[in-house]
Amino acid sequence: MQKHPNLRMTRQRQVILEELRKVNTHPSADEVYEMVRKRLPRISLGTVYRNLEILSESGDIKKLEPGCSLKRFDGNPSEHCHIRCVRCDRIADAPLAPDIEIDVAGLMPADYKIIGHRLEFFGVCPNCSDKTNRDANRR
Amino acid sequence: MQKHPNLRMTRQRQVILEELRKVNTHPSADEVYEMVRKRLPRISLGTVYRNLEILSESGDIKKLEPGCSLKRFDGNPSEHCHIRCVRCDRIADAPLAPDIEIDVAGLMPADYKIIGHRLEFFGVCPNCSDKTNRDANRR
DNA sequence: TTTGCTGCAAATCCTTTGCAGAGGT
DNA sequence: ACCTCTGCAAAGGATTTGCAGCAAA
Repeated sequence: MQKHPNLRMTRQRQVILEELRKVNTHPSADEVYEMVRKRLPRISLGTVYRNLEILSESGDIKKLEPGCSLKRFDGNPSEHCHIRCVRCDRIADAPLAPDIEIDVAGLMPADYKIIGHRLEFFGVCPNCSDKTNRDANRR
Repeated sequence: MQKHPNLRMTRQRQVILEELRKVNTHPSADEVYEMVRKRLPRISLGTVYRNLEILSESGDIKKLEPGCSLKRFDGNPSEHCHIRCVRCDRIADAPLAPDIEIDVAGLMPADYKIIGHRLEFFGVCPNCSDKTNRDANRR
């Protein structure tokens, strides 16, 4: 019942996966494109998008769909939470995978099938905090 | 320190707010546009976008930024969770505002200022479930 | 050899923006 | 009268898609 029954491990797909596993920065499609381009200068952005989609459907990576802005991708497909910086929209791993095993089934709207939930934290990253401080001192 | 110090309650802004408060469907900007157009046929989509932005900044409505897809708007600005249908992307209210007063401060990455968190549920809405059942029976 | 994949470029979708005139306050 | 807001239309950014040739299996 897979969408892509006969996947091929092309050089492009391989490199995208490798580069994504190297970092913990949760890059956007465009950032992945820039990373991969250093090794495969002729790769196209369209190919990057297609492969990120395929790799996330196969479970090798995870597509993050943070509140707002653009999608980001995580080379670590295991279950964990994220923190999004409200200033720069970058994403960091949250060092906990809280088991909010909330017993919500009965509380949800009738006949709504609950599949899961997602807990996202937001805040200000160290980098953006610094910027604020610098700006404040300047006045 | 408001972004919009001298707001005016124009007819367009008024109607957008009224229509949004009538429903609990969390419409997208385009859906709001269709709703409002019945009363103000000459309103433009740009005006709808601008007012949704302004109204959410003033706290009269809430901008939802669900994982994936387009933004949606909630006429009820009080704190509550949502359920998103993974098939049609529509959003319903979750009848609980879980107080996950998780004591996470110490667990988060050092020097990351945590502002808050967001809990989103996802599942399949009644409407899409029905569709699946109908399709299954057809075979 | 088969057929999934690629690069390219155009298209699409959602949202934002510049502008000159209209309309709240 | 002031100055924010509007309608219009064009621009913008992110992502998807059609196509003809390429390359995994």
